[in-house]
Amino acid sequence: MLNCSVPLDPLFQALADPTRRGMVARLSRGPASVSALAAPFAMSLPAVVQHLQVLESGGLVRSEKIGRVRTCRLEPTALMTAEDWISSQRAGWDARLDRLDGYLQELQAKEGRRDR
Amino acid sequence: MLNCSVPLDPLFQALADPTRRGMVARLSRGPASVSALAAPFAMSLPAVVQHLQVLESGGLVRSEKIGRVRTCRLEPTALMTAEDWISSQRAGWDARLDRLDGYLQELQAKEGRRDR
DNA sequence: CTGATACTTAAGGATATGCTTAACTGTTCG
DNA sequence: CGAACAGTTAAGCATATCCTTAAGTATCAG
Repeated sequence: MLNCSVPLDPLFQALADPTRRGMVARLSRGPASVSALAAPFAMSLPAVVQHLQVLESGGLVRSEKIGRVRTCRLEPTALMTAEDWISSQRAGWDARLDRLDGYLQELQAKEGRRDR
Repeated sequence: MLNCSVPLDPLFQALADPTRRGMVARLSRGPASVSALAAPFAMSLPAVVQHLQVLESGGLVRSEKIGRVRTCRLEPTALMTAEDWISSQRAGWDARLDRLDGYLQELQAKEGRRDR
């Protein structure tokens, strides 16, 4: 397995808040300024900027200031890192199910032979 | 979009800790008792149980006590809920990239005609 | 230059999180 | 019964999180 470029702790931490997930959803449809990101939320601007910092430290968002406006954009590789971890867990679970399934079929085969 | 049966906040919150992700990884290879889950970690048992409660409130783990031993197992639907949210965000991003790609190709086509 | 815009910084407060130790309950085994 | 085992409950503490208000700074428009 490849070592994660983005640590998972701050990544999942960043996703564990509805405001921040809302910002991710907004940014998945294209870049936005800080005030554009803030608009949908009934919250002070500093609070929004703090959420943004959490998103950046989770590697989910990158931002760049030009003139007086900071433009934020999604970093999809971070999203993929999270997705990969989850699907690798599910993969282990699926493999276990397959083995269980194989075992049950084996049992049933013996059962069938005995019944004959 | 279907309404999530498991709320995302406590789900991602549960995943935002290395101990808890370790427990999920362990449980993805089959059920385990509380003390079996605790074994790999240099931490008191109550701390492990508290992590377990966070995992249960995130819907990731279900547990059942028989005699004096509590057996914990993974709830893979929760993992899928998280995976689905992430991939739907990525889907939006991909769509946006496709539109951008189309636009760039259109530009290049005009460029080609002008160069001729 | 002046005022409006777009953030930014700093300080503080309420609540949540992650851990600890100590004491307790219920279960199994010799 | 009595001791070991598996887990639970309660209290407390340090730090982190999420928000606020107040007061900055830097940029652009007229």
